[in-house]
Amino acid sequence: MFEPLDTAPAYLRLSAAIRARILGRELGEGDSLPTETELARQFAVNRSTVREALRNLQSAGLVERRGGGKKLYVSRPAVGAVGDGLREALTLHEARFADVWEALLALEPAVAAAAAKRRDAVQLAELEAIAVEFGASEKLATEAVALVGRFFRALGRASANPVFVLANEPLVQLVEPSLAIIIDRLPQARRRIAAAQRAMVTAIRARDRAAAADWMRRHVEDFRRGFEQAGLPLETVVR
Amino acid sequence: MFEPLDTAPAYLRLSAAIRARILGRELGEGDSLPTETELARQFAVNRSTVREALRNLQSAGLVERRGGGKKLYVSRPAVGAVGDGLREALTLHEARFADVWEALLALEPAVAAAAAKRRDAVQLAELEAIAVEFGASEKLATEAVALVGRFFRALGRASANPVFVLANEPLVQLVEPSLAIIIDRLPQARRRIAAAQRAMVTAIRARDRAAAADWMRRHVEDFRRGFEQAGLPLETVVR
DNA sequence: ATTGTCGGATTGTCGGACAATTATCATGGG
DNA sequence: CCCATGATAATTGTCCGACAATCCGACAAT
Repeated sequence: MFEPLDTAPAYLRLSAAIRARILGRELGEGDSLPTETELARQFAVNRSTVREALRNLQSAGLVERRGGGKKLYVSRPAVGAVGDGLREALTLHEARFADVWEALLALEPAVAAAAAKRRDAVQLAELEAIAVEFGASEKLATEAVALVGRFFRALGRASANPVFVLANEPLVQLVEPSLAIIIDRLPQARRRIAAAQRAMVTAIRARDRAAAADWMRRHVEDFRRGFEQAGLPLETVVR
Repeated sequence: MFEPLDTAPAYLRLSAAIRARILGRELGEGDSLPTETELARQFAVNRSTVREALRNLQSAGLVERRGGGKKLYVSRPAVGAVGDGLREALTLHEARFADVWEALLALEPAVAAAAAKRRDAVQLAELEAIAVEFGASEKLATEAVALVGRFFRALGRASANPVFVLANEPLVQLVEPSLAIIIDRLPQARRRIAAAQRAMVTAIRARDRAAAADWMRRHVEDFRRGFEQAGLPLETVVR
C-alpha cells in the first residue's frame, strides 16, 4: 500500500541525482556544472548541503576541477584515481602477495595477448622504448621499478581494453614495492626482466598473441620465484 | 630550491590525514571516529570543513555508519560499493561487451581453479544449492540472472582471494543485463547454463582445478556466442 | 601580442543556530 | 540482580549569513 519513504540525507539524494544525470549521459564529459549557489537554488537546499554532495561526486571521480580553476567539470574517473581506490580496498582486505600474484597470472597474459592483437605503431614504439631504457639501465632500484610499471601500463593501453587498463593499475601499484626489494636483493633480476621485456616486445611486434601471452606468463612466474628467493613469504600482506 | 606549497583545501588535507591513519592501521576496522565537533576541535577547523572531509572518506568506503546509528566507524570498503564504483568507471570509459567478455575469459577460469583448490565444505554446499535452484527454475529471466550472479559471487568467495572477489563484482554487474536478454531470447540458454554450473560444481567438489577452469572457459565462451545469437553486437557499450 | 589592472563572480572557510534523532544513564519494577 | 523505561545530554543534518582569497573576463597600457 505505502512505499517506504526515502529518508536518506539530502546530500546523498543530491549526489545520487547528479550521479544519475552523469551516468545517463544527460551530462557529458567536459560539461561544466552550475555554480554551488545555482545548484542550491535549483535543488532548494543550502549551499553547505550542495558542497557535501559535490565532495561525494568528486571522490568518485565523476566531477573534477581542471587546472587550478574553480569550475567543476563532469569527467570520467581517471585510471590513477580508480587504481588508488582499489589499492586501498585491497590493502584493507588484507590481500596477500600470493593473491595479487594469482590475479596477475590470470590477467597479464591476456593483456599481453590483447596488446599483440591490437597495438598500433605508436604503442609498440613506446613499449620498445621502455624496454630499451630498462635494458640499458644501471639505475637505482626505484627507477627500474618505475620503468617496469610504465611497461605494464603501456601494455594495458595497447590492449585497447578499458577493463584491462583499470584492472592493471592497482595490481601494478601493489606489486611495485615488492619488486623494488627483489631488484635490490637479486643481482640477476634485472637481466631476467630485461630479457622478458625484449621477448614480449618482439612477440607484440610480430602480433604473435600466443608468444606474448606465454612470455608474460613466464615473466609473472619468474616474479613469484624472485619474491621467494628474496626471502619474502608469499603470505605477506601487501600495502 | 623551493618546494611547491601545499595549497590543497583544508577539507582535502583533512581527509588525507584521516585516510593515512586508517591505511596505516592506527585506526583499525570497527573503531569509531570522534564526533564531528571533536574532530573540528582537534584539527582546528570548522565543523562544515570536517563534514566535507568525512563525505570524502565515506564515499571511498573507508568509514561508514552502522545500522541507522550516528557514529561513524572505520570500515574496509564493501565489495558491493567498490564494484559499483568500478562499474560506473567502466561505463563512463565506454567499455564494450567485447572488453568485458575478454576480461571474463581471462579472470573467471582462474577464479574457478582457485575455488576448486581452496573451497571449504560450506562454500561447496552454497554453490551446489545455487546450481540446483537454477536447474530447477521455471522462473523469470531476472530471477535466473540473479542466480547466475550469486553463483559467480559465491565462486569468488570460494576462491579465498580478495583480488578475485573485488575484480569479479563489476564484471558480474555489467554482464547481468545482457544475460537477461540472452535468457529471454534463447530457449536453450537456461539448459546450457545449468549444465555448465553442474559441471563446475562437480569439478570443484573433486578439487579438479583444470576441469573447473576448463568448464568455466567453455561457459564464458558460450556466453559470447549467446550474446551474438541473441542479435547483440559485441561492440555494444555496456551500462 | 603580452602584460597590468579592475570589478564581479565563485569557492573555501568560518561562526552560530535549531530540530530531529540517538546515546547515556539513573531509576524503579520484576 | 537484571531489565524496561523515561529523562537528559550529545550528535547529526540542515540552514543562515558572512568574508577573504582567488579566479574570470574585459579593458587599458606597454
